Amino acid sequence: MTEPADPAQIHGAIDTVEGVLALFRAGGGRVTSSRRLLLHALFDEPRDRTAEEIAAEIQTNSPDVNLSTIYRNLDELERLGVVVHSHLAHGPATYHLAALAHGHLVCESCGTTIEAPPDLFSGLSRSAQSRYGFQIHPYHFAVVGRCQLCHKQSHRNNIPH
Amino acid sequence: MTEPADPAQIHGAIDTVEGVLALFRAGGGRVTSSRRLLLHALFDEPRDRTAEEIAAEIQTNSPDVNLSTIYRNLDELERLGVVVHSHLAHGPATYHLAALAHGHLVCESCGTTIEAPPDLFSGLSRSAQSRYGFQIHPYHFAVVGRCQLCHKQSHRNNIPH
DNA sequence: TTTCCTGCAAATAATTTGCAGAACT
DNA sequence: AGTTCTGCAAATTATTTGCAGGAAA
Repeated sequence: MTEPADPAQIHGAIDTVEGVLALFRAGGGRVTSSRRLLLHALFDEPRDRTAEEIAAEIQTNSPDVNLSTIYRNLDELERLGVVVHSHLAHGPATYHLAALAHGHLVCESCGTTIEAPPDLFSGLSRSAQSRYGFQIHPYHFAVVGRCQLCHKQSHRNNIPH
Repeated sequence: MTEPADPAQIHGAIDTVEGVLALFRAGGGRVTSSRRLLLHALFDEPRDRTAEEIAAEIQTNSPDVNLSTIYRNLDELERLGVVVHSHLAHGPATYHLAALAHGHLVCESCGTTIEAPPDLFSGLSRSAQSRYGFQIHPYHFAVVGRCQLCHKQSHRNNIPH
């Protein structure tokens, strides 16, 4: 289970728990209860969560599932194209289903996160492509800045930048 | 030395070692040899470097300057508006003079970093502003993606995304 | 001579890894 | 039976912090 896999070529849908489990099996992997639990957690609550938050939820019912198992399986799911993770400002990464990928605008003053639809990045995407041949993945790292409220406040108090 | 400072209001230029040292003094801080050494390192070699790289350079001549002092003074310089730091893909943050701030496109396959001029982000900047009132700082986190070469290779080998 | 700054060691946070046993197929 | 997975503890990486002594003003 370490070769890159192309989901499109392997029988098994990426949008249901059983479909993803089939993907694991198809790649020589095994269907285990921690994998099933993790997938249920991801599909049941599709918002961005840290590995720790996902682990905590699973552990309320299944306390023996270890955080390192969560990390290992999230990595595996990312390789399979089922989940993606994002780095918001400082602090831990957040994970969510790849189908729900979106950009993030994070205020560096108050920490508020705005979830941005993919089209917000289409201009940047085109410029990076045409100028550098670079294909951006606007979901992986947050775009940091100041939200409206904090921007106004910093002006009022003469705080630079 | 913990209140926010507005460089525009304090006498002392931000673009020379002595000017910045004057800024420290003006804020009630002290001019120390580690601060002078750090500023020389930053002005002499204005490319992006990690705290560790900067420390290593300083330590070739002054082995007693500690890494934690470098971190503390880089933070202080950032508060003064003299340096900024960026998070490239994974790994440590890099620091450079604020006057030379620029965006980064980092290839997640090969790690290559493209330094992007501010105008690459002007479209995104406008959209984020008009849609959300959000003022982006495109320098703090890298924009991740695939460079031209890796993008082609991944297509050739059918590696997803 | 008082406050600030520094070196050193230890703490922290997030994640990764080694290993021996347990669980899939 | 033979791999693959898992739990647990320990390692790692990047950075921060506490503290007591040393240096600037």
